Amino acid sequence: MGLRERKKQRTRDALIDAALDLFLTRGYEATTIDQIAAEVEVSPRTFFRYFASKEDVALSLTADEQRMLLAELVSRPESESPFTALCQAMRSLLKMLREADDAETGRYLRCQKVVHSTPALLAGTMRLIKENERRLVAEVARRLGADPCDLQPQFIVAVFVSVALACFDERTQDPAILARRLEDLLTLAERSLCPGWDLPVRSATAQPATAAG
Amino acid sequence: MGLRERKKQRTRDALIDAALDLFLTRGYEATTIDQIAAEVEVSPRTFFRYFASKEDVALSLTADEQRMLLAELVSRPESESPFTALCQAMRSLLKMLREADDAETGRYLRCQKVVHSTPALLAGTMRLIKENERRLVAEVARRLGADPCDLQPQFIVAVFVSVALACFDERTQDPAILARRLEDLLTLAERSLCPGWDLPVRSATAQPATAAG
DNA sequence: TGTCATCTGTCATCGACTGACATAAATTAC
DNA sequence: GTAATTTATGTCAGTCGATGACAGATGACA
Repeated sequence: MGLRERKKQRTRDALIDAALDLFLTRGYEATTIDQIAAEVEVSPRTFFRYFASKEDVALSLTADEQRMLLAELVSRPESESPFTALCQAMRSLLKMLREADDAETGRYLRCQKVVHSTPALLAGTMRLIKENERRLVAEVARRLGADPCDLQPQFIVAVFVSVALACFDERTQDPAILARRLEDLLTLAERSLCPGWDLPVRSATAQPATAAG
Repeated sequence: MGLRERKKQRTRDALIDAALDLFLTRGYEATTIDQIAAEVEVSPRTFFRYFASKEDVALSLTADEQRMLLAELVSRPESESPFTALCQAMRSLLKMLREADDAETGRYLRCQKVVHSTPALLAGTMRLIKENERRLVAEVARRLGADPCDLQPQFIVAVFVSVALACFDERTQDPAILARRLEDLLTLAERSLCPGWDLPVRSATAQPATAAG
C-alpha cells in the first residue's frame, strides 16, 4: 500500500476519532464541522471529501457493522435454518467486537454513547439497519428457495431485526452485557416460536400473496 | 373555537398540503421552504413556527398515526392478550384510514409515496416508530403486570412492530391492499408463534422482576 | 526529472434553521 | 366601543451544513 493510501486512512481515522470525541464532550448538534476539521488540521472542505455528511462520520462504524453482519450471514453453512444462521451471524459479530483491540473498542463505545443520546443519529441508525434488512431478506429468501417478495423471508428477518434492535438498549453498551442480553432474548424467542417456523413450507394451500398464477 | 384557532388550523393544513404536493412533483430534497411558504402566502419564518423542520411537515401525519395507535391500544379491553390487543389496535387504525374522507385519504397516499421515495424520510419514520415503541412497551408491561425493562413486553412489541413495518412496503400504499397484507402477515405470525407466548409467565424460576406477591 | 493523476485549500454560494425586534391582528377588560 | 393585553406574523441578520469551481500542492510513475 502506497504512502498516499496510508495518509488517507490516517486522516479518515483521525476525523472519526476527533468527531466522536467532540460529539461526546460538546454534543452532536453543538459540534461544527469546522471544529472537527480544525482538530485534525484539515480544511472543512476536506472533511466532506471523506464523509458525505456530519451524520456519516458518526455512523461510519455502524455502517461497517451492518456490512459485516451480511457477510457473516452469507458465510454461514446452508445446513443452518435461516433464523439460526442470522443468530449465529449476530453472535460472530459480537465475538469480533469483544476480541477487538482497545482503540476499536473505545471507538465503538463512544459511538454507541453518542448515537443513543442523539435522536437524529438514532434515526440514521434505523435507516442503515432498514437498508441492510433488504439484503438480509434476499439472502434468507435464497436459502429458503423462495422469492424475496414472499412474506416468510420478510417475517423471519423482521423477527430477527426486532430482537437485535431490542438488544441495543441505551443502557446496554458494554459488549459483554450486550452478548448476555442477546442470549436472553434469543432464549425467549426460541420459547415463543414454533419448532420449524423458519423452514420452507411446501403445502399447496399457503402463500397466496405472490400472485404468480 | 375562536377565529384565531381556526385560522391557525387552516394555515397548518395548507402548509402540509402544499408541502406534500411539492415534494411529490419536484422531490423532497429539491423543494425549498421558500417554495412551500410562497404557495401558502406566508413568510418562510412562519413555516418554522408551525413545523420544527422540513422533515416535520412531511412526517406530521405519521406522527399522528403513531399517537392514534397508542390510544387504540390503551382503549382495548384488558381481556385481550397483549399481542392480540396490539393487532386489534392496528386493525382499528386501518379501519379509520379506510373510512376517512377523500381529503384525508389523499393526504395519506401522497405522504406514503413521498416517504417511501426519500431515504431521509424513511429514517425519520423509523425514529417516530421507535419512539412510540417505548410507550407501547410500557402499556404492554402494565397489562402483563410486568416491568417495562423485562424482556417479554419488549419482545412482544418488537414482534408486533416488525410485522407492522413489513406491511409498509413501498408497493403497498392503498389502504385496502395494506389491510390484506396485514392479515396475511398476522396469519403467518399466528402459525409461527406458540399458543400463549404473549401471556404472563408464572413459573417460579423465571421473571423475578415483578415482585407483586 | 518531468509528466500525470490525485489530494487539498480557498472562495463563493445555496438552503435549513434561529434569535431579535417591530408590526398587525385577535382576545379580553373596562 | 375603546384601551390594554396577548399572540401571530413579517423582516432582518446571522450561523451552520453542504456543494461546485478553480488553483496549488503532493505523491505515483515512466
